[in-house]
Amino acid sequence: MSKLADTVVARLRAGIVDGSYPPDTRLTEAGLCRDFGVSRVPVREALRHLEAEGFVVSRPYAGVRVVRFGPDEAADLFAVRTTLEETTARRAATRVRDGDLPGRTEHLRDLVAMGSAALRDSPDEVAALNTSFHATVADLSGSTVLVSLFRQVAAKIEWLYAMDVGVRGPHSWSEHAAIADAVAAGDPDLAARLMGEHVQASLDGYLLRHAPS
Amino acid sequence: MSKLADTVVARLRAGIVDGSYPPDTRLTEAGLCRDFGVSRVPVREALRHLEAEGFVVSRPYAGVRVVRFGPDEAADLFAVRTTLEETTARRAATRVRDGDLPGRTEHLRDLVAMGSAALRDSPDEVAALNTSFHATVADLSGSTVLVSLFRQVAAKIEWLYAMDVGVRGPHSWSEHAAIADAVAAGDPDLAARLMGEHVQASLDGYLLRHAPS
DNA sequence: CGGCTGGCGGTTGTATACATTCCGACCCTG
DNA sequence: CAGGGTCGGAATGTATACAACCGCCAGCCG
Repeated sequence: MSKLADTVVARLRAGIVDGSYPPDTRLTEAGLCRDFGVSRVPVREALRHLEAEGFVVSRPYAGVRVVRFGPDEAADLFAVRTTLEETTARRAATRVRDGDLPGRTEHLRDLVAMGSAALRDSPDEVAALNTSFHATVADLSGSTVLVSLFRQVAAKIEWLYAMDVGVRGPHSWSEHAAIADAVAAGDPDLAARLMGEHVQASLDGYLLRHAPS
Repeated sequence: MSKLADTVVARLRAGIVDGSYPPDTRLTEAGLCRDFGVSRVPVREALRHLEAEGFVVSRPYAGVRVVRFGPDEAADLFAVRTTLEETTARRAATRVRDGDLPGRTEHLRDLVAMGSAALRDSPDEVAALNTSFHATVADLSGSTVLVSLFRQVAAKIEWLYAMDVGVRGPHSWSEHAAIADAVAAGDPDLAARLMGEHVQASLDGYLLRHAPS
């Protein structure tokens, strides 16, 4: 929509995701105005946007707080992500099989290569590449609705990962490679199954780290 | 979030859905201020919210327009809705099977009864009851993420139906009854399959009406 | 000691002013 | 007459100021 409000959304979301604004933080409009050097109108619009995305909650006349994000919400999020991404992978592979996609699967393989390389060279870029990989699959599905729903889930997944420190098992990119192959080969069932297992593995890893019970 | 902006969101969305603001309508902030008797700030926040929901698009400095909504978008929407609702039905039935839900399936059967009755008595309430039925299944799934994603899709589905005049085949509520039975019986696979077929039938009906090709 | 009331901080709603950008009409030229 | 460029109005984006309202908390009174 507007220029400034969008940058405030991006910066504030980044601040929430990277921990500058931890969960339960009370966000005052005046404080954010100081933080970002803008006036209240863009801040208000940004807060409303982030509320729609589920990063903050706002009780009328009682301020805006960063939401808590515990294992329960994480499990819920991963469960939804599983069905969502199985669908993106299945539809992407279907479109490849039907020839609806001219050589657009190249990009996917490039991302896998870059991700594998980044595992050694620049570990801090791995998370972004991971996001790009999944976003690309969603894009290949050709469904704008799917893309927009996925974006919302992905933003929170990113948050989840940012709260952990040195996660992301290295095996992750071999799974990505297998998914890319299945999509490029136009095998919907295989792509969906691999994607489902991949997401499930991520969830298992997360729960393993955060389930002392 | 805020009181006033929320009412503006609700009223404006209702206006879009019921056709008071047809697709491609240019929405000027000043005009909406007059229409609703509020100042520009709540209007701006409402427009931003509706943009996030996908009801309007906004090019910077070029105004806000109600989005077009054709058969392509409808097919896309229904496809996503299918996977989403298969998941809600499956999870709801799973929770029933595992005993996580004390007698909350009563409500579902009540809705089916009310819907069947409304088919004869008050046809204009059928759409709302249909929405309630699907929202209740989503609620029974126990996933807040799923509920929030479903809400977004449901709002647009409602819009779709509002643009048609006398649709909704009467068989719809017998399908609802079957779904309610499957959920209440705790049969995840059956519930998911029935829900998928139900949504597919809706899509087929829609395409039949809007596909002259 | 407990309930109530007052003030205060903060949010929300509104109004106004100004900068920026876009759209469309008009005019000029070939 | 056709095409393109330019200018002006209009709408958006932003900032600031101010009034009204709510929730929290401390202090007071019973």
